[in-house]
Amino acid sequence: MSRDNTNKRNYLTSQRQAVLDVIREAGEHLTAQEIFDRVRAKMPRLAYGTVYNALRHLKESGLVRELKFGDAASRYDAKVERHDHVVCVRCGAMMDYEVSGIESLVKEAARRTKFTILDAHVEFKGVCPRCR
Amino acid sequence: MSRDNTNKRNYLTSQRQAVLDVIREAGEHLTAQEIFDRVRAKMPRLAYGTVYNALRHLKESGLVRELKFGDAASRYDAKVERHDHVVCVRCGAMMDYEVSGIESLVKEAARRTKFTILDAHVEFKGVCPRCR
DNA sequence: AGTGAATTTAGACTTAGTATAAATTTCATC
DNA sequence: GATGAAATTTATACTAAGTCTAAATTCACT
Repeated sequence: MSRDNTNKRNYLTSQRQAVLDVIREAGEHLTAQEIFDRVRAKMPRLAYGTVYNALRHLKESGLVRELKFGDAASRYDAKVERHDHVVCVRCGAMMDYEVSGIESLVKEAARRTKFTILDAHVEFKGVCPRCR
Repeated sequence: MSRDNTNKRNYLTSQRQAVLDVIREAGEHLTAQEIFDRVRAKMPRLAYGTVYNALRHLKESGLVRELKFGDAASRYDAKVERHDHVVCVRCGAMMDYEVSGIESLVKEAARRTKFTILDAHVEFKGVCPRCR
């Protein structure tokens, strides 16, 4: 019996597809370790490095977005449109959020700093209703 | 000859003071490693862990602020008031910045998410004038 | 079937940061 | 001044996230 002969060379290998599926199916933002564990449940030979390879590829293809927060490992998100986050400092819960009027903030920052602004991210820290 | 007998127990030991001095004198946001190197130049027996201990203490005392950015190690800032940052994706240069009207963004986030918002940080990514 | 390019695998390695036990320092009291 | 408790520093071992590399595998194409 030959190995699952899904496509290579088209750059969306079975491993990368599996990583993408896991991220899309997750209701939360997973870490690389969590992704590794879940994909590995279906592909026991999966190497740890392959997950990072897949994540880099998927990021470059614009299929996932990497979220970097305070203390912990990067998390990965299938929602690729620009958006912001609210994080609970007690329990760590994280909520997607979108500030209104980001465009004017970006324009003002560009004008005042002379940078070409490519992206903006707002992170609110606070206490969620359940922890309060 | 006894060792430099600066104060302990008042919680601002000579090591912590040295760490704070280095952060205040730096024109940039230093990593723990950079702080360690600079303080160690004056205190050769300084232990790596002591820098982290000092940084934690100084954070808790509100004397320094920890900045966590994308890829790299935490950086430490003697400017403790809330402020934002603009980062160059090419050379890594980082500029302090302050968005206008953060208060209304915070209020809106509190209203819409039901979180008690304690802090907000805006990070712009872009290309600095020199890299462009 | 054979070749070349990209990918996966397995595992070593790097870096940032934490944990711990022993030694040191200080404060407070005698 | 000597003593003892509490906190800190030192030195070092350890953990966790992520990168690197060499060999094996897979695939596209002839």
